[in-house]
Amino acid sequence: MEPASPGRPSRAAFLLSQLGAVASSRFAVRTREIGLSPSDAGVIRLLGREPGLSQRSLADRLGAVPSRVVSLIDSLQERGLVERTRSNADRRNYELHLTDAGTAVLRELREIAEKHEAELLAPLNREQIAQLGFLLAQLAAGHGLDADLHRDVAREPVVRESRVGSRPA
Amino acid sequence: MEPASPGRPSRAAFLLSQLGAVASSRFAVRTREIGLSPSDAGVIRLLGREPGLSQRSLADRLGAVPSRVVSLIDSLQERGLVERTRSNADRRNYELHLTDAGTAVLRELREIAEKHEAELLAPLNREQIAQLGFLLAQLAAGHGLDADLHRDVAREPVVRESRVGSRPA
DNA sequence: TATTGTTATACTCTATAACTATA
DNA sequence: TATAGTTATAGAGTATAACAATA
Repeated sequence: MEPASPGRPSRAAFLLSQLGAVASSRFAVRTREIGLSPSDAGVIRLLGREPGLSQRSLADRLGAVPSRVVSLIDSLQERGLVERTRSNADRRNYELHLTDAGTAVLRELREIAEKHEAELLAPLNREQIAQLGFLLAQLAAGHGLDADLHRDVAREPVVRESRVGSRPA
Repeated sequence: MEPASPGRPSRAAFLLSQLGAVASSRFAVRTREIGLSPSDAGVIRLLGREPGLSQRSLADRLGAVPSRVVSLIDSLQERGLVERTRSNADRRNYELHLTDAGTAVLRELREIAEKHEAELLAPLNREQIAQLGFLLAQLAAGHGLDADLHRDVAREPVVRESRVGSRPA
């Protein structure tokens, strides 16, 4: 119980990190049960909302690099969940769409999200949930997070952790 | 703005995931500035609190595997922040301690944590911060997270994501 | 025989850079 | 020349398994 740090701040930041990790990993467990990685799930949600997206713009929304999107879509296409069709307007582009199977998976995903939400917030009562939702939305807004954007966060400057020099002092 | 899902739940779970990721990555940026990976920081905090820990028990607290701890400690030792001494009681064990330099880094780490906390919670006023702290602590307790444990969460059953079978339907 | 720490190896994830085809 | 998508490659991070020393 660390004797020092008497007047230390609320530790809310650490709790946020930890709970966020728990939330993410539990959601990952659930999506894995229907054969989807968290990235797969993000792509499917995005394509459900914005059908016809190109790989390039999908990459932008995901905060991913185009080559990453190739393998993501390859995999979803192999599984029959997403289809690529060349754009007639600009034949360099694909237009990405959910197949019927993909749409069905999106529905499953929504059910999963609801269960996930309920499980995670189970320790709180209704009023507390509303409070928490408000406070988190406040924080998200304050930090420029679009509350409805499913971008992969955790993607700041990305300084590539060069295991920066020793610091013997 | 997704027209569907009218009566959907609070989305607090998603916000939690996103904000947690933001919190973690911002903290990582700060520790990287003093040459530490997030894991390094965790080890140093733990050794500050429980000097003399063995690699095995450190691994347990970190939720990491012993071989992982080897390279972690190797690196910190090379940088002069941690030292290994053989235990006299049981010569299979090491006793891990922070060096003076390591202790200095721990102090820096605490300053960083305070700045981090302040930056992250800046969008909220004092009362809201207290509220949030309470609600998060409530959640953490409800999910069996020791609020003072810095274990690497994100480590559930770990089903090893065998890219489980295609699901063409 | 069981346990601590170590090494060697392999696997996952994801980014970078060079390339093709369209524009 | 610039952009969409692709491929090949490489790197970081971390786990698994076999191993040596000690108990």
